[in-house]
Amino acid sequence: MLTSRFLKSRRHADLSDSERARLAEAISEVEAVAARADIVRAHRPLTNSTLLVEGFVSRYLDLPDGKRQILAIHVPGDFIDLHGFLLGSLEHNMAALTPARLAYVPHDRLREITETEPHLGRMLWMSTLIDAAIHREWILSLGRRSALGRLAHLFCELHARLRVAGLADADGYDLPFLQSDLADACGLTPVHINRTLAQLRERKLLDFRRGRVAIHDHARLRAVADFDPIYLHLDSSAPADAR
Amino acid sequence: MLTSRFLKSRRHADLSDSERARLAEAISEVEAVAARADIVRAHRPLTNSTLLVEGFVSRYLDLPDGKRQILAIHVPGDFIDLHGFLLGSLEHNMAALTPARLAYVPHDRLREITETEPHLGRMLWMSTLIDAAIHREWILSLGRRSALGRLAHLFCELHARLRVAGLADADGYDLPFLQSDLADACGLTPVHINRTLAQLRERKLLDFRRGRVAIHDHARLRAVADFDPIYLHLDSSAPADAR
DNA sequence: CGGACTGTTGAGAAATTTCAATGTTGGTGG
DNA sequence: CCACCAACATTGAAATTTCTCAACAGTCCG
Repeated sequence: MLTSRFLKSRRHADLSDSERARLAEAISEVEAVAARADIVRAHRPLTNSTLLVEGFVSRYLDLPDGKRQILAIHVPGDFIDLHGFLLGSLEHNMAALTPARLAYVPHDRLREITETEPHLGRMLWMSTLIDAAIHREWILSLGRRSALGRLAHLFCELHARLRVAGLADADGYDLPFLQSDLADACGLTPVHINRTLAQLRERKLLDFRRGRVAIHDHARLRAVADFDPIYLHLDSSAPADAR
Repeated sequence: MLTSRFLKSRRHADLSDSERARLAEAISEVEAVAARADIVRAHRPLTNSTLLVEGFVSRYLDLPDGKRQILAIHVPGDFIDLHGFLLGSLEHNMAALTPARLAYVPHDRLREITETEPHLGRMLWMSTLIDAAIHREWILSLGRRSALGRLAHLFCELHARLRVAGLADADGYDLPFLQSDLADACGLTPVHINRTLAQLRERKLLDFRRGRVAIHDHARLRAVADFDPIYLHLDSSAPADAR
C-alpha cells in the first residue's frame, strides 16, 4: 500500500490498518517526476498535499545572491507538504533530488479526515511535528557544529530515516546526491564538502561515492556527529541501529 | 483574555470569539516565572501545554562541548509547547529569557478540543506549522546569511512578531536580552555579535542597547536582512510595517 | 572520441573565533 | 551618597575555519 511507510515505527503513532487504508483511499493520483523537477513553487496556492512514495525530495530557498539552502530532505514515506494544507501555500520550493514517485491527496479529503477521524487527524499533525523537530536539529547543526559534524550528522540522520523505511542496511544506503546537494543542505560550499568527505574517508568513518554511502564505523561516526536519534521519535520496532 | 493574542492577525486563522473563549476555559493555571527559569526540560513526560502570556521564552539545546544554540524565540501569544502534546515530550529545553507569565492547558483538554472542535483543532495545528515555517527561515539564516544578515533578520522577525502582539511600535521595541542570547540565537560568538551590533549602529540601521531595539532605518534594515515576513503568515489586519 | 558535468586539489583571502585585557553599568552594603 | 563588585560590553591581535578562484582530473553519455 502506498501509505505503508507513513509514520512507520514512530513513537505514539499507532496507525491502524484501517486508518492507513482510509489515507490510501484519499489519494487522488500517483505521479512519477524526473530528477530535479519542481514539485511545489513557493507562494502558489495549493489544493493537494503530497505523499512521497519513492525517491528523495528537498525543500529549498534561494537567496538574492544566488546562494541556495536546502531546508529539509524527504525520504519515502514522508508526507511532504502537509504544511500547505492549512497554510494554503508554502513559503519555499520543493524539488525532486532524484527521480521520484508522488501520491497526491486533495485538501478536501484531508479536511474531511480531520473532521471525522480525530485520531488519524492527530497523526497527520504529528508528522508535521516530527518535521519541525528535524528542523530544530538542523538549526543546531548549522548554528553550532563544524563542517565535519554537520556532514556526519546529516549522514546519520538519513541512515536512521532510511533504515525505518527499509531502504538502508547496517552498512550503508543509496543516496544519489551531488556533492553540491550536500553543500546546500549543510550550508557549506561544494569545495569544502569535498574536503570534508575526504576527511570522513581518511578517518575511516564513511565513504560517499557514486551515490552510495558506505558506513565504515557507525559508532565513531555517531560520536563525531553527536547524533542522538531521539528527535526522530522512532519506536522500539525500528531497527536497533537506527535508534 | 489570556488567549487574545493567540494566532492574532494570521492569514487563514479566523478564530471566533467563542473558540478563543473555549481555549481560555481550557487553561488550568497561570504562573509567573523568573528570568532564566527552566520551563520544560528535554525528554521529561509532559501533561500540559503552555501558552506564553507575557515575556520571552527560548527553546535551546546544548552541545557536549558547552556550545548552546537557541532554536526558537517565543513572544507573547505563542502557544509554546503544543509540540509536546502529541509527541509526549520535547527533545529540547525551554527557558524564560526574561520574567514571563505562562498559562497551562492540560493535554486532556487539548485532545477533547481536537475531537469536538475540528476547526479550533486545525488552528492549533496551524500554530505549530507557523513555528515550523519560522524554523525554516532560521535554517536559511544560519546556513547562508552573514553575521550581519542573520542579526538584522532576527531583529526584523522579532519586530514583526511583536508588532502583531502590540508590543512594538514603528521605531522599535523592548528586548531585554544579553548579547550572548543573540549570539546563541544566531550561531555566533558574543564577541562577534558585539562587533556586528556596532556595524548596525555605524550604518545607522539599528541600535540595540540596554534591552531596547531602536530601529533607525527600517527599509535599509530589511534590505540588509533580506527580510520578507511572508513566512510569518500575517494577514492584512496586521500593522503595515510588520508585513 | 568529445563534451559537459562533477569531483579534486592548491593557494590565498575573508569571515569568524579565541584569548586576553580593559571599560561600563547597575546594584548593594556601608 | 559613595565605593565596590559582579556581570556585561568593548576592543585588539592572532589563530582557525571556511570560502573563493582557478586549474586540472574523472566519468558518463551520446
